[in-house]
Amino acid sequence: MVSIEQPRTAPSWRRVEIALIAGARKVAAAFDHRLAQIDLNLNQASLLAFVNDFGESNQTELAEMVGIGRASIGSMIDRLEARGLVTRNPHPNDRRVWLVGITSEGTALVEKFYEIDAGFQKEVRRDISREERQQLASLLERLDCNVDAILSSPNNKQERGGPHA
Amino acid sequence: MVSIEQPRTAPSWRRVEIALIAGARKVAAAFDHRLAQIDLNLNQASLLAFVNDFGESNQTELAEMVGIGRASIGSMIDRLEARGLVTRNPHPNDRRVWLVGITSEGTALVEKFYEIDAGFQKEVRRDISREERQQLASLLERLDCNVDAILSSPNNKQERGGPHA
DNA sequence: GCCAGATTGTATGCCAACGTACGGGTCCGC
DNA sequence: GCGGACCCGTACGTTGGCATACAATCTGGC
Repeated sequence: MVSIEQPRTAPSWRRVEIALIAGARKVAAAFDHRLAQIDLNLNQASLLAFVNDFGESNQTELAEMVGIGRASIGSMIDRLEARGLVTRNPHPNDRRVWLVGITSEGTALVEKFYEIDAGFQKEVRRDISREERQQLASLLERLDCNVDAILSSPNNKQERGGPHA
Repeated sequence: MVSIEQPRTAPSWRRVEIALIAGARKVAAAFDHRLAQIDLNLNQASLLAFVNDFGESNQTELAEMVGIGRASIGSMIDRLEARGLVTRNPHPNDRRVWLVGITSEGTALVEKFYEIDAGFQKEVRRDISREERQQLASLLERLDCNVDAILSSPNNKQERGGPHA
């Protein structure tokens, strides 16, 4: 999909934005591929690592962190809980809230995750310098900003201005 | 090598790879947001544009091109066909194959797609120079190569070198 | 106190992808 | 020709996301 190696697929609309989307999907797929050995996907691993590093959090926080909706995070936590990796503890002052904490098994898995992650990082960064990564990060930041403007604008074709930059 | 920038305190999910994935997902979402006005998503628009530019293609080709499976492309084409945007024509020499072609309505929609796309491009590229986009493309190319190596390697943790060079 | 409004997590239904299995069809070695 | 290997598109069940609607709960104005 990221076409450069595939001359056949180079239509006019295949711009860098599309390559970015396809490339990122592939990075995610590769990550998931490696994570499969600990029966986790990237979102699950991110959640686990977050809870491991920052302690108990409520589900809404976790949903924002992982970047999926509250409903989805709920069923995701269901699965992790069923596997004994996290626990749901009641919030002392707010009976609506579950504080999601990690178990010792969860922590053990996070350790493995870090190992896998380190190897993944090494491989994926081959031939990519630190400087380039920093440039990429900077670019992504601006991209994110522009995209936010688009997402919060009406999808009517003539709308240009949006809220602001 | 140097893990200076990544002490254990910087959790994996804050790395640039993760930002890339999240950023790209958002770009795709924004694209879809804009495309909603013509009731298309990015994959559908890609397919339509491809058929428009390159003429009739069989479904397997289209699946590879869009980057989804053959089963998925089938139901996708079902929907586009039901909307009268594409047609399935029998292959003259191979009765297994459908040649997916575009209708005049489909072509009209592709025109709108190009319009929307141009506007999208303009907005998303704000504050991002052409040079940066080229660097990004180059980086993505190498990333894609590295990722391919990962995807084609076994996911067993001990595998470091990959199959071979 | 107490009711209106906001917020948390859950239930439900929808959607679009996946992987697998399969039937129909083609092609190649014999 | 013919039989088996292979290829194309489809059917099926699963997954994991979404959006919506909802009950329970908290909060703040009065």
